[in-house]
Amino acid sequence: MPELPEVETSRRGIEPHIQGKRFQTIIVRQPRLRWPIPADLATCLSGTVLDSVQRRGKYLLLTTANGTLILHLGMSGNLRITQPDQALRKHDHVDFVFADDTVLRFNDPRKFGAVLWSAEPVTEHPLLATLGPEPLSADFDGAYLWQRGQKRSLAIKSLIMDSHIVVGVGNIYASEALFIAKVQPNRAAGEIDLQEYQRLAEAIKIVLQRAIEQGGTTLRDFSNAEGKPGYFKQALQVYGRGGQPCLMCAEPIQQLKIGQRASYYCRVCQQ
DNA sequence: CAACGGACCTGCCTGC
DNA sequence: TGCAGGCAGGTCCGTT
Repeated sequence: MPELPEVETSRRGIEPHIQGKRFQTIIVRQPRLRWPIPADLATCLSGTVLDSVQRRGKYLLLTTANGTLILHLGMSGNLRITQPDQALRKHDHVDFVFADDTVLRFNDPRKFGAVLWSAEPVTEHPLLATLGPEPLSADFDGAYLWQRGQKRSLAIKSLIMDSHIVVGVGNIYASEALFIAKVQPNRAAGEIDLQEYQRLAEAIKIVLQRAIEQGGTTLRDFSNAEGKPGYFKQALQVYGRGGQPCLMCAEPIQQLKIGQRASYYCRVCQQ
């Protein structure tokens, strides 16, 4: 479900409701997510004040004076702000209850998400330490991507979806960015020139920024902290449009598998 | 190293 | 209506 824009939408949605508030109770109904939820999580959190809600790639970082609560939404995770007396839905695995009875409720049907705790500086956590740069930062540009793509034979789409190269680019926005940059998704990363990498880096920034402005993409079940969908789906140019006419040239959009993932492109517009 | 396939898990859709 | 099969927004891990 969530790529960077959806995680950022969740971050912006929850932060105003919980920042500065004190964790009171943690209710874990299902500890078996991607990794087990730490058994002492309530001990780590209870009584501490939530300082900020930050984002690193697709990880949400809820910082406190004692350490950082790390949340990942996986493929199907969702966060919403609610109250303790609100009826539970299926797959409501964790409630973070604050002192004023505000509840941050974690729901994840497929259980690919994660709820973890880091007492050390969170940038040193094994899951975060080796991540690539933020795509919307100045650290990420065409020259960087070109350098990381040297002598790599894997498909360019797989390269930009590797979080150790650049974070936050998932299956939807990888196809979209490659269309905007006019680069075929299955070309070997090492055979793409600097100019094309510059177009691609710029396209990644543009598509992610626009998606954030639209509140993310809702395909079936993404919703923000208020339960509202995102509106970027209507702006998708190739993702999910196999067989339909290219919006630029009317050629049918091609669909193929790259690294087990559905990929979409226009064979005329993208070289 | 790099590349690849499998693994985790539930829900939804299609076709028989 | 039931059931099997395939697919889905992520990403780590083991094997080659």
